[in-house]
Amino acid sequence: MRDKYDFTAIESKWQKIWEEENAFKTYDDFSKEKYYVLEMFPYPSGKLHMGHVRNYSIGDVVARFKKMAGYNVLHPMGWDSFGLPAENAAIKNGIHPFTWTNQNMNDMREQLKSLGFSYDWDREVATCKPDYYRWMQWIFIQFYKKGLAYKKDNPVNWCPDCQTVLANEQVVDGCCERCHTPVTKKHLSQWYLKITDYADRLLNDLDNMPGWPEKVKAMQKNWIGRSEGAEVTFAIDGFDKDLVVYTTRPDTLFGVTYMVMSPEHPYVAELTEGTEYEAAVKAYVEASAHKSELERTSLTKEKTGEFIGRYAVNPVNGKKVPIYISDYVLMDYGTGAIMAVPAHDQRDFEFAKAFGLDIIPVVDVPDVDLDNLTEAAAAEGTMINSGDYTGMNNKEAIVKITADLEAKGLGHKTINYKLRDWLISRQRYWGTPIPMIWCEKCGWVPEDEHNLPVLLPTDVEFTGKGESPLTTSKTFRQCKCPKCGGDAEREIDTMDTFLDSSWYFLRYCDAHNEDAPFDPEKVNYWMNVDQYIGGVEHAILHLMYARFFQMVIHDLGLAEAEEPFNNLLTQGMVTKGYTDKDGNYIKAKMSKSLGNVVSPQEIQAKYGSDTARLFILFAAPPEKELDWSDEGVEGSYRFLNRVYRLVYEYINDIRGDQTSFPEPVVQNEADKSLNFMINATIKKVSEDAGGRFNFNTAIASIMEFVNEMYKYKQHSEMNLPLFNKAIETLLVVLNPFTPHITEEMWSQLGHEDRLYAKSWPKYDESALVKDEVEVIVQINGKLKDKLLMPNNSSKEATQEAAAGLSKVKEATEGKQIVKVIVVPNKIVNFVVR
RNA sequence: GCGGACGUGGUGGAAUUGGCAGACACGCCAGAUUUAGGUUCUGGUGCUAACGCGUGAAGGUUCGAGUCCUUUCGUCCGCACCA
Repeated sequence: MRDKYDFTAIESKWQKIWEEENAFKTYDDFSKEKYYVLEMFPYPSGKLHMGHVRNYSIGDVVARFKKMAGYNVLHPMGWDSFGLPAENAAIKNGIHPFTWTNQNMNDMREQLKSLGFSYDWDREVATCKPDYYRWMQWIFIQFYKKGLAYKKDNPVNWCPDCQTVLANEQVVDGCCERCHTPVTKKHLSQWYLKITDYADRLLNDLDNMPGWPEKVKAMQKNWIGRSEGAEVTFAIDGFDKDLVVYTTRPDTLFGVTYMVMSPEHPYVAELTEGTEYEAAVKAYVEASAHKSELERTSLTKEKTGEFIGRYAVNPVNGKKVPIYISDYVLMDYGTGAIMAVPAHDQRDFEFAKAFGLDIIPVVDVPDVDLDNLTEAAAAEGTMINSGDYTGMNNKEAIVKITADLEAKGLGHKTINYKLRDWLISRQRYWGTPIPMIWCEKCGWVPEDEHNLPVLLPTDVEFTGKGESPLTTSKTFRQCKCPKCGGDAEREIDTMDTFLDSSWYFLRYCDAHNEDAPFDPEKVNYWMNVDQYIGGVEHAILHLMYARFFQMVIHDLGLAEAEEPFNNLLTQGMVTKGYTDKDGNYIKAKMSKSLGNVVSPQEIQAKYGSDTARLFILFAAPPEKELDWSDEGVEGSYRFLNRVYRLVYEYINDIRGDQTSFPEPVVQNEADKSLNFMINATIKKVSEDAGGRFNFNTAIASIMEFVNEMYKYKQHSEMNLPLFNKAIETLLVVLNPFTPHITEEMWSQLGHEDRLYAKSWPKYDESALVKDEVEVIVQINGKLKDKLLMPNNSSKEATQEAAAGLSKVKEATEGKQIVKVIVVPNKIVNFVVR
């Protein structure tokens, strides 16, 4: 054994041994209790960053700990390997996306192995490989057959830079989430998945998911955006069709002073055709169509609109009110038209002010001057100016008015969601081909399931412009209709890559199945994922799509589980402070543009993987932000050196050739306190690493243990069997965090077995019972003195001993003791006056 | 505006059930080792000269509050013209 901690040699040695020994291969042993720990698989960009290291270090500790604790652990890794960067690299450098992606997967796999993560690489999946996307296509066809996939001509979000459509979830602040170009609307025929059919289930399940962070659940609830209200029918004066609006406030119907339709509303052209208003309305409609999402939703924007020359008839009082169009009304929510109540809705209030329209209050809101409104009074109150409803509480009025409308056939209760169906077509090459065929005679027909996969063609050109690159293939598009056998054409769009990642956790359960996406028996054994770990940036997109897929797969009878992830841990960002141009110290996410990036490779080269893992787990609790600190890394490295030296000196200077020891016997006070530490550390690490996932405090307790062992080592009469036990315990409990160094020292101690295969130690409760305990003595709740008492002394004895303390006598002298609180083994509190 | 989280030393953070606030680490200070620097080891380190005071602020419940309740201020994150 070398006297210096040579992490480079140690780490490569053990990584090789683990590989040779198939240390982390997982078997489908249904008789054992399972534990499925999953980290979000990466996009193979080619390089790991600190965020990855943190994500996977957390997962690895959990996996190694649960394995030692006796579970059959599934801990897989794979690649979310379809996506734009590969295609962009192809356009730029002329490399085929697969070549580029494959190289990156190889590079990153090596980096993951160099960090000592305990993955079962035999279950690796890559979404870009035909053996995976074949089943992606199969699943898509099942969706189609169930009526959950459809093609529709719709205005869609279009990114002019990426030259592709985007799902609503991929539009951030009106811009493309990837390239930040303002998104425009375009009419295109596109494939959708009917996620809206599952809106209620996606929402309701959230209330029964205690293992998920509140924040993520709140974000999903918000996104689904359930709203209860009513549809109300207004007649349009001199027009044969009615104007239906959605409102959450039917109680304010008597306050309607005008109506607003979205510029895209289908009636607009018809209602204005041939009238003096036609030209102005047309101009407004065109102007809104050309505006980007960003311009239309800008907060600071003044309300704009046009009167269309028509009037609607209020169903509750027959009053005629003017109809406007304005882009503050969205076509794809509700009915695309609203009744405007400026007195009680802020947006309507602003519009009414801008256009000089009437403001009629119909709900008397407490503490609001209804005659001089400066903003809309949206709160609850008592109905006024509302015919028979006047005097009612407005919440009761909502129910009553809705019921009355329904009785007259002029309205009904309804529920609306913000959630839209999921647009999944992408005009790109590097994705799963949508396995659908267009036949002039039969319409859309799914590819015959026996012909899957529909392979991506290789004879394509990458220009980055216009339609999907698949159109440039000479062989891909032409095919036969699976139904009638006639000439037909394949769909040339590919799938959003978020589909690929919506079921990969199921494929891990049975990664090489060639007859099905997975064997339900295996899935039913391994699922649910017990612990899912990843970044909060996936709170909505990935985590909701995956839940949706799991529900559909359940409904298809392919799996028992309806929700995929029992527990979710969203790890915090890795930040690093930097000094800006004004000399301010700022913490920010590591990024190239800020120049505050620390690469895992440089840390591994300087300190080794064990130090990198230890620091990242020790510096902060996993869900909190972690600020990178070079001094902190030094500290972790120092600790591992301390451990190394402790064991080295033990082997060389203390233990000699002796390698087997009898069961230790505790002989004196020093032994007793070391034995206490051995057991207290096992207990603490078991609870913190196994249950709470507070790795920082688990590591802190191991550090205390090491400090204690150094102290013990200093005194001359060492109890060798006991010290040996302490050393061995240290290596076992430290192993999940820093697997290489501990494995090396374990074998240096002369052991033939491996720590990775060892059982987690049990602690001896009796060793944690002390003979004497420290009791806090307080006067009026303030600490005055401490008292050493035999363990489990009676209340009376404790109080008596406390009362005898000179500090207590002084403090109570001449005062009346009103009350004494005694909690045995803990505290005595004298209440004096 | 709506929703979520948080506020503790110079710093990262402990305090799991209402019971010694500041574990562990970083940094800093002193000493030992060393030719010296570094490494390593030992000790100290919330504030205060001290009585005491201290968990963003104010109030409350309690024998006792970082922890529970009320009010308030501040920070971070997500959503937002969704009728």
